[in-house]
Amino acid sequence: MNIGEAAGRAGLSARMIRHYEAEGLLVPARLANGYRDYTPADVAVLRFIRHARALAFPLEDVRRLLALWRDRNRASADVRRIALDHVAALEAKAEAMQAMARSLRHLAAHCHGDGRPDCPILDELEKTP
Amino acid sequence: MNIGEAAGRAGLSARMIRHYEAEGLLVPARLANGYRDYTPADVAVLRFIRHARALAFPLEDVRRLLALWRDRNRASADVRRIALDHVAALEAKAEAMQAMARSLRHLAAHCHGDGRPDCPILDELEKTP
DNA sequence: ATGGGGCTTTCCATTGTGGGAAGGTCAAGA
DNA sequence: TCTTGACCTTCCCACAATGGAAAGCCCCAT
Repeated sequence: MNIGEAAGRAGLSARMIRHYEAEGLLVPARLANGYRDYTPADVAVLRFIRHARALAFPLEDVRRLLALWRDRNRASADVRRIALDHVAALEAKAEAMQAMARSLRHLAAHCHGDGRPDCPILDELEKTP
Repeated sequence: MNIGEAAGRAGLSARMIRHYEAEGLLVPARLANGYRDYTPADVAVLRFIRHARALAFPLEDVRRLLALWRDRNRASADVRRIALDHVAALEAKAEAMQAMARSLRHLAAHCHGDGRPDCPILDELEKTP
């Protein structure tokens, strides 16, 4: 099947499928006319990529997960380590963002929020240190 | 003062100061030899930018906050709106990331994590829908 | 056989930061 | 005075992941 149909079945854009190919994740066969030719197994790989990206695995992680997926003798410990490292990264970023949100919410709570120019948020941003 | 000293005082890299200038946030005076020339007031602006970036305000927001900061007659409501919109964006992203982390942690909890190939994480990623 | 739509590739943009090259400038020391 | 080293300048490239657009080939239906 061509890239349009594969995209439809996998739930990805043709654009991104080409990008993943450029990144070496899935290189499909080519027809005589140069068109990419996807098998149902290829579509399964594309779906795997989509699911992994939906969990925000970076493409580098997706590459490693795909390798493990294709390896029937993989150790589940390897998969688990990749996943838990990613979880730790996600939680660290989320916590950092929530800390920023808390600070700002605190500042905003003390801001009149009316027509007066007085504003603790700007006061904080202009602090000397 | 030249860009190196301004960078040291503001806690930014000379590189980023040039970038902020290219983005139109702060355009310093120039000496006859072409060197940028920063005043103490410029350094205060740079610090403002650094504080705003530390709270992850996008440069576009920083631009608007700077405009309000410079405007002695600003309404604090304007500042507050920018801040609270940003807080909402931060919290939405943080929540999305934590939801992903929760899913993955749940899957990992059911993964043996030993030498066996069996792995619910990969099972989830290969699901058909 | 012609038109429209899908396919191909290649380049550019995003956001914020950093690396590096190639060249000008300045200050200090021999 | 000349050299040396540290600074400054601009311009290009990289990252990650996605989208957009151009220019040209291919195929099917009319």
